[in-house]
Amino acid sequence: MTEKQVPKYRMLKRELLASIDKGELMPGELMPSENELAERHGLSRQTVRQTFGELEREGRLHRVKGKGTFVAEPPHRLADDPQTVGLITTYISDYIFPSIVRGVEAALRERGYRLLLSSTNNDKERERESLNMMMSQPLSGLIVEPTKSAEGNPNVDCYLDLDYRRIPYVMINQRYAELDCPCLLVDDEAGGYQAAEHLLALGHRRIAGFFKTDDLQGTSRLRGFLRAHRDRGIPAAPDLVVRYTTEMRQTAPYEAALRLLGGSAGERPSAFVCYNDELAVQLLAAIRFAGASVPGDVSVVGFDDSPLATATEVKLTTLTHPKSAMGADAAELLLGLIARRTQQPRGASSSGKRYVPELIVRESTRRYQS
Amino acid sequence: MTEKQVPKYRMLKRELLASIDKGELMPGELMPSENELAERHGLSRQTVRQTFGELEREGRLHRVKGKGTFVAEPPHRLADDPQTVGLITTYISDYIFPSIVRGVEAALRERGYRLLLSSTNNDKERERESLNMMMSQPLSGLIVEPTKSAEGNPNVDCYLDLDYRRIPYVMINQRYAELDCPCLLVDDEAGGYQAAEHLLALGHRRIAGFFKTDDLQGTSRLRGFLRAHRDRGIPAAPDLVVRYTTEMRQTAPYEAALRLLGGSAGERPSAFVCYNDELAVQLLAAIRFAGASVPGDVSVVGFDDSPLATATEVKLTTLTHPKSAMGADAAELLLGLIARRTQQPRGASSSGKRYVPELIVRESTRRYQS
DNA sequence: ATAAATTTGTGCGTATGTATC
DNA sequence: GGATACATACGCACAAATTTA
Repeated sequence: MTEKQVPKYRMLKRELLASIDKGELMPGELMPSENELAERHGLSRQTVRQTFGELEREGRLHRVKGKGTFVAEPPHRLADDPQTVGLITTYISDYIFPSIVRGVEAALRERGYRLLLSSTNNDKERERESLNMMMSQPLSGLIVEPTKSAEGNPNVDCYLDLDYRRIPYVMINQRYAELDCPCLLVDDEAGGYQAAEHLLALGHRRIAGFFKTDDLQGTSRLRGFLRAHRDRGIPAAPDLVVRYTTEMRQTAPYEAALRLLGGSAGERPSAFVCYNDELAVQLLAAIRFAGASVPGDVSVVGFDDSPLATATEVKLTTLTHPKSAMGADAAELLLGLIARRTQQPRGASSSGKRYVPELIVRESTRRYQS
Repeated sequence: MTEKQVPKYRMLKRELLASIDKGELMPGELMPSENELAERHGLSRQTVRQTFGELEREGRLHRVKGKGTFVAEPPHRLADDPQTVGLITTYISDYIFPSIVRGVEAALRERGYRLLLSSTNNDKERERESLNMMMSQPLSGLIVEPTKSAEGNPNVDCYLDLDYRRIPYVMINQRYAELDCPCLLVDDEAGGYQAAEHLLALGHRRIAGFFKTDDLQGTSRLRGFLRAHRDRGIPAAPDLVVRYTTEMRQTAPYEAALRLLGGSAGERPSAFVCYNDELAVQLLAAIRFAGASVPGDVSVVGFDDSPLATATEVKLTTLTHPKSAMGADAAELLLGLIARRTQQPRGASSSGKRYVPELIVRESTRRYQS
């Protein structure tokens, strides 16, 4: 009179779940076929199917037509409730940043994380807004490209708050000096060094350098540029080093280039090292406007191997930037920190990664001809 | 011989969901009984049960033994809205997409909304993943660039679910034919028309057209291109129309261009209309390789006024694309829908926006000289 | 209050389609 | 091609809950 409370398909379900929990059925293992289970338990195949159906809905089984039914892998905890990672960059649409974003997005998706994106337009106020917006809801981690890293960091309190809340974050391209967090960056000094050395080896002696010095990338590249000169015993002429800031970037370097090219034959530089490819393309136009040719009269080296480098008539000699690989690495590193967050009491962390740029020689540089 | 792709119980499911969505079946209402539905549709009761089973799992129906089956109440959204908006595009890092993303991000930030970003890489499976990931947590609205819109939409159920949950969404660039949602797009046919007309007005008579025809933009641009010829009474030579697909885009158009340029003087085209700027840049290289010059021997028109258009030696004549403005408009439109969401009982919606591209004449086109 | 009718839940049998090996 | 496995589809019978006469 009583035992009919529990339907047969529920009984079978209980039994199978018990088998899985006891380890008799291991994840990934092939289950007995529907017909076999039906016969063994004295049930019809339809009843077994009903059991399998429920177990599949609950994520315990995985059915493949033509192959069979398998015990599901134990869920990557939290995988069914996607977590969110924030990314804050200076720009979104320009230059190499789209590639970085893509790398981050691809790596996050692969691991089931969602991407919250925000940009600062190189404005520290907006960096603060972005940080607050990101943290207004639960966040698993954060990837940040610092804004004007050479000019100090008024938003330290936000980052300290992240530490306090045990939300891991990593920085890319550069790191705020005040913060000790993992960072992925390009060895910019080595890059500046290689650029100058390449030109010096080609016989160039008067090499102009154009560097944006409101971020650490620019100052590092300049440092490498100067060190290469020093190592060769060739002094870098102070009038050939042009420093500028983000705000001046549309006009100042262009005008400086025209001024330099308008000088007397002895003063005129025979090569330009540019802060990045974007500037290099600008200066190509300046050189053409001045009636000179690349690389005939002036050799040009860019930075970052951006899409611009090969879109121009004269394809640019430049230095590589990992771009999407850096984005993917940053995401991987961050996910690692998130996974270890609970255990590790802090410290022993950091590290990160330093990429050594490679010189790509294209058409914009050639041996100096007097 | 094809219609057997969709099982009967799925067909019924789709039909019932449509009825619910159209308001024919109101929440809380009693559904027809299993037997009645079976008889009415010429199905067995078991098949109807399978449909009901899925719908119950998905929370759309509620079954009570002995009483009947009811339409479930829509979940109570609102309340703690996170103010997050999702954006799903085909690509992130290429071409004009970074600008679109930037436009969306800027508009959202201004209104205090956060941006969840995901890309599909032109893969419908990944579109589905992205949709699920986005909807795994509360979402205010969604902006979608359809993936291969010309090839049908296997993810309709996801979008219907959005409707059901009263989450507004808008589409950009294209719209899935099955869905009646607001959409922002460029009048591509007008663009193709303008491109051809510009060249015809310059005296060109043999104009080659290169169009990617696996998406709606390409076919529309081609249509406009042909219509311009027809309106002028100048037939477009079939051998001058080159069609290609995404997969062939790295080689086929380049080789076709070389082949055309290698023809006899009478056959050789004097102008190229290109599907977009990316292709135009490729063909610039082909033209240079063939020993011809732009615009001296061949005029070239691109599309979308991408950054590539002005990065080249010969700056491209091209047609505008709103890019970041479209992104911003999409965000604004969506935020408007979000604000009105509660009141409007559905319908009276849609609209959207259609942008008419403008021709920008730069250096890559000139009057035909025999 | 009881019986009948209705509706969903459980269980089984059969047949055919389709993917995989 | 054949064998095997799951997917779809239809059929029937009875149980349990609810409503109605």
